[in-house]
Amino acid sequence: MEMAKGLTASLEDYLEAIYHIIAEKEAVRAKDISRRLKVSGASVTGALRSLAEKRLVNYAPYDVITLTAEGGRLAKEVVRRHEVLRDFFVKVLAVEEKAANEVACQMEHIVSKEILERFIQFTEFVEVCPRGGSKWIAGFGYYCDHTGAMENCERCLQLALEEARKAKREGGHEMARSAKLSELKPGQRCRVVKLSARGETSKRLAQMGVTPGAVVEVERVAPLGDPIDIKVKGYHLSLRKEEALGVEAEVIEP
Amino acid sequence: MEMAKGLTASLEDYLEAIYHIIAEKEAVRAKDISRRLKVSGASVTGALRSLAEKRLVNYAPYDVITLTAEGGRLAKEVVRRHEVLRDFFVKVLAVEEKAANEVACQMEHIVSKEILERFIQFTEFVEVCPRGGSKWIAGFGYYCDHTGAMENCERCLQLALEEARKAKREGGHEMARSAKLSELKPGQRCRVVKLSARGETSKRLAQMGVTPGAVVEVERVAPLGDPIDIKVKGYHLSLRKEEALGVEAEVIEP
DNA sequence: GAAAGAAGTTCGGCAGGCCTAATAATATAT
DNA sequence: ATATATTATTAGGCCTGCCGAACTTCTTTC
Repeated sequence: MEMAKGLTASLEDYLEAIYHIIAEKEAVRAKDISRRLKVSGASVTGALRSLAEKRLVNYAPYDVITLTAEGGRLAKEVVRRHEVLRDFFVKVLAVEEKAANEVACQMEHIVSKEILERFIQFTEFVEVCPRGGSKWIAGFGYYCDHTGAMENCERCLQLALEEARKAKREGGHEMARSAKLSELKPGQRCRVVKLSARGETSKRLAQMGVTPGAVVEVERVAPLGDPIDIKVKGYHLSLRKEEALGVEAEVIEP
Repeated sequence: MEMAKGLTASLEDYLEAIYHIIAEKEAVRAKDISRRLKVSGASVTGALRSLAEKRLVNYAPYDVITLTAEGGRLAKEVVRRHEVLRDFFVKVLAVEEKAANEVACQMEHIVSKEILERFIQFTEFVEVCPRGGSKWIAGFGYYCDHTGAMENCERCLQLALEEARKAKREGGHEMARSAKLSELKPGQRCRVVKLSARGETSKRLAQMGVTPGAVVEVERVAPLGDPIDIKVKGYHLSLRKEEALGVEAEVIEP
């Protein structure tokens, strides 16, 4: 009667917790999980057995706990959902981190692939669209704090207007400055314009979501610029420099 | 051990279903509930007993089912949460109705008061802010369909810019035309400017959320303009004409 | 007004998830 | 090396929420 897909919300939480503990310390002990999820040790044992049965964790009584390949994949997916939702709440709805995490932790079990996609696109759109952008979000924050304060909308519009004009002056159309992905700095965001890599690499990039039009955020760049950590569509990826070289992008100014 | 507040997600669903069935037909039979929620009759009986114990429904075996005052209040609150979330998904994230309802039905049990508030404010803000508005949302729809299509952003901005200028020309500042709430037509939205009603009425209005700054949508106006159905902060209200007369508002153009 | 049919109820069962208390294994200290 | 503390595991229970099957109570229909 084992259904192949479809973990329960609770098991997803355990998987997620294990993933995070692994990221923080070497070994995962049941105690860590029970502390993190605020459940008794007995419950952890039970969940672990369930997960082991589904071949998502390597588990033997009194032994260290690790994720199987499949388990790691699933855990990463859950974490991704969590982060996408949390980002939406924090960046778009201006909810404080703690509350955002709480609600994301519940929602991560119920949003469908399609709707998650929408959240990603929307958060992206709001941050990237010239009519949106960080100033607009700040406006929303203001709107929330001062019930329905729209008085300074005039000023806000004026600013957006001036910015748009300026952008126009600088180049005829609002073309952002173009660059290789490998030249960007942490924190910068860009839109992929073209993949100029060869077959194998470009295929791998495309599979990961790095396609023309996609918004990419650079998270970390190692000292010599070799592994470059980026975030695309909620996925954290690590690119080799030669891969990043093959990605033409245009910088999105904040 | 009875905890006064905090219904389970499942019981909220039953309450919601009963509320909707009451709105549709005269009597509520267990059968209707089981059909609507896709559960067996036995489950309905169980839930009904639970709800009766909590004094939320009037229930006696083989008898008709009704909501108590408290039950009605709670049911309305659940429905409100559902509608607020569904509206957000439909109006802002451009999710199709069916999928929006499904996710709203899950989320309604997990979003906190504060975050629900945010969803309301955000949906409002997006629809009302001169930098947002329906055209901007349409832009998001376009963005979703054509992965990351920002090419026509220039045109979009141009339009917003012109509109802003036009608004400026017509009156020095972007003051919308002012009116009494009672003069609006169904579908129109407005922002409350001032309550000029006397003590008792204004107090009731304020309690319901009709306060300066609030966005009000007119839903229905009865033939002689007497009960006027409006929506404020997700609440459906019915106002007497004399109450609506005491509300000064400025129309928000779509 | 009796019989058929529909609707509602009770009963026992099952799965998920959590708990406490008791027990077993491992790690640490003397 | 034994005693102690920590950590895991088992065992047994509780609660929610669902189900099917059997039984009861309406409601209709003839």
